[in-house]
Amino acid sequence: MMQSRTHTCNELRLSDVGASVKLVGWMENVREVGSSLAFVVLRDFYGTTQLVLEDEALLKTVKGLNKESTISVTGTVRERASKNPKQATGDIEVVPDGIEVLGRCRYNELPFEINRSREADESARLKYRYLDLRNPAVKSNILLRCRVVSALRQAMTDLGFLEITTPILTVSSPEGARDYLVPARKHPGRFYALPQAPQQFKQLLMIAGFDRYFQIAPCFRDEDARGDRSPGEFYQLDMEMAFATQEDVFSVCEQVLPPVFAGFGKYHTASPAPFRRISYTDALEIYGTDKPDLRIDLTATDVTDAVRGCGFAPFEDAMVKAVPVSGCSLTRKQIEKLLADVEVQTGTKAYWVKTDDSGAFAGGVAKFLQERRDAVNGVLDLQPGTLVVFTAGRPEAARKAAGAAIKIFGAACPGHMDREKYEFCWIVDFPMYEIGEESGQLEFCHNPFSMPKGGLETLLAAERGEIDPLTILADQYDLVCNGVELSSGAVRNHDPEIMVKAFEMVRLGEEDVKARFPAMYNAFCYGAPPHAGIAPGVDRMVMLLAGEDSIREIIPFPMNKNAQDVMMNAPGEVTQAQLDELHIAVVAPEG
RNA sequence: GGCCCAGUAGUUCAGUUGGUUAGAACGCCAGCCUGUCACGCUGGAGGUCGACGGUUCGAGCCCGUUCUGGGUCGCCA
Repeated sequence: MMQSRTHTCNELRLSDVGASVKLVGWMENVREVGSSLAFVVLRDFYGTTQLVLEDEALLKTVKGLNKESTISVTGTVRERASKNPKQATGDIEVVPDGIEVLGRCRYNELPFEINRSREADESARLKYRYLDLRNPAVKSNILLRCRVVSALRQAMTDLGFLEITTPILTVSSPEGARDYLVPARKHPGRFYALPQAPQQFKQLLMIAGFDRYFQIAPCFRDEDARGDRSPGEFYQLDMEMAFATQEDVFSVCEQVLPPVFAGFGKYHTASPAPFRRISYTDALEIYGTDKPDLRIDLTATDVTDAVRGCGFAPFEDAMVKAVPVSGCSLTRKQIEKLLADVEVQTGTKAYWVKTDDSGAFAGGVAKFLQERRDAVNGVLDLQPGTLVVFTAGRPEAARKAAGAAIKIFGAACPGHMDREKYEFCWIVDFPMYEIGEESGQLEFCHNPFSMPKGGLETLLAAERGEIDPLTILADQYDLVCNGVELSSGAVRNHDPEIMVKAFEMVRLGEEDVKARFPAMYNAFCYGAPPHAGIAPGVDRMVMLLAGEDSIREIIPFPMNKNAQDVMMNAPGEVTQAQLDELHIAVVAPEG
């Protein structure tokens, strides 16, 4: 019978010299030095320990094994003749008296070298993810994820939140992203759907009287992937609070997140509570985006009036935004390159001038703006040696390009970005409605569950034509960190009358609300508490903490961009019998 | 679905204007090496240059189509 190991591969120290031990792990490397001496690196989850082989028979055993085989070793701890300060166990080595092969690695060549797997082709890494994860550098992100999730759970529990699981098989929601559907065997032609978020369930929990709910909730959305968005499934720290306001939700996040970010993040500094609050409108005007990176100190200013009639064609009949970059030492060539990046990212051209020692404009579009110097300076108060980046076009385009310029020049110009920290902010006061691009008519801007600011009165005023519906704000907020949107949240609309009215604004009515959200609507009619919540993305938080650019680096078993699991071969084919049972007829795709 | 980039040895890559037998590093195999730790030294094996078609006397290289992967936009209440 196999005895348990006595130590892990990261445990033995000088004080253990002389001890009889048993270690288990993977044979990471074998270094033969001469015909009768070899060093073996034994690796387990915890670390590595060196074995030294001087015995003819054991040497033969090891030489007959491929690397990455698992072995069990009994032996004696010995002080090393030549120590390795780079290794935690580098002062000692184990002299084995017995080696048992536990799991032979059948291949002498692996798809990639374990310790360099991060350099390997991603498809190979995903197909052999269990080998990729043996790499401590890959494994460490998963470990980080475990610790972060554990800390979040603890913090939420400490604040009196109950973790309650909600159904994975539920009903398709008519709003939002594309659903994953699951055919219902007992109900031909009907489908379950995987939840895009536990939104309705958590609101129903509030109505049921669970005061504070949270869940590390799996969410499923059938939308295309991005670098920071895994296809198919992801996790949210979903939370909801009854009899609560926006301030209560902010307070919880401001208590829970900074310690986790400072404690587990690559950067050890997180902005303390309270986080800065920026209105949606201000964010777009000042930062050119609704997810500003506050580590960058650059801002955009409207100079439309100051440059009007300057004779530069792209500035005519356009909104013009200016982003001053003080103390800028970039060369003309570097500036042009970064401006090209702005255009690539946004499709909008950007322009520049620089102020020389006398404060005069030089370079770029200076000749058009020289006469507008006083007007521009009146708005911007430019110091000598300042680069000014201009973007122009329709308001959305000019703002968006200015936002791109802020990020690009902020990252490129030393002194304008302090990378080594986590800067949180709240984006507040989102509009409730917008004019849909396709429909050309009033639509919900984000989600229909948010409470409009001012409640029923505001909606009635809009209905009477006293206010523009586009000016109605929602009690809705985003949490942003370092330019990454971590979450949306809202004070929910818990009043069936207001909900019906809100839907009437977009040409829907009571019947539509009842049809789309029957459980919610019914529940609201039985005495609902005002409630509010938020759901920060766990994957994105871990990504920020790990300093990774790809979300796949912090997911144990990620799918590829095309929503395939190349290791498990999902999505896979099923048998005709399975399809028959589910009442599904597969029609061959056209062509 | 649009656009951009990539695809050459097990892995990561180089490959000049289209021109002899497609190279390097790591890994692998064999031999040597008694204190290595990214061990070292010597030698060796290993290639449908993603696929198909075209241009050409001749294609890894040029052209077309296509497949695969990554990025990005659309999309993500």
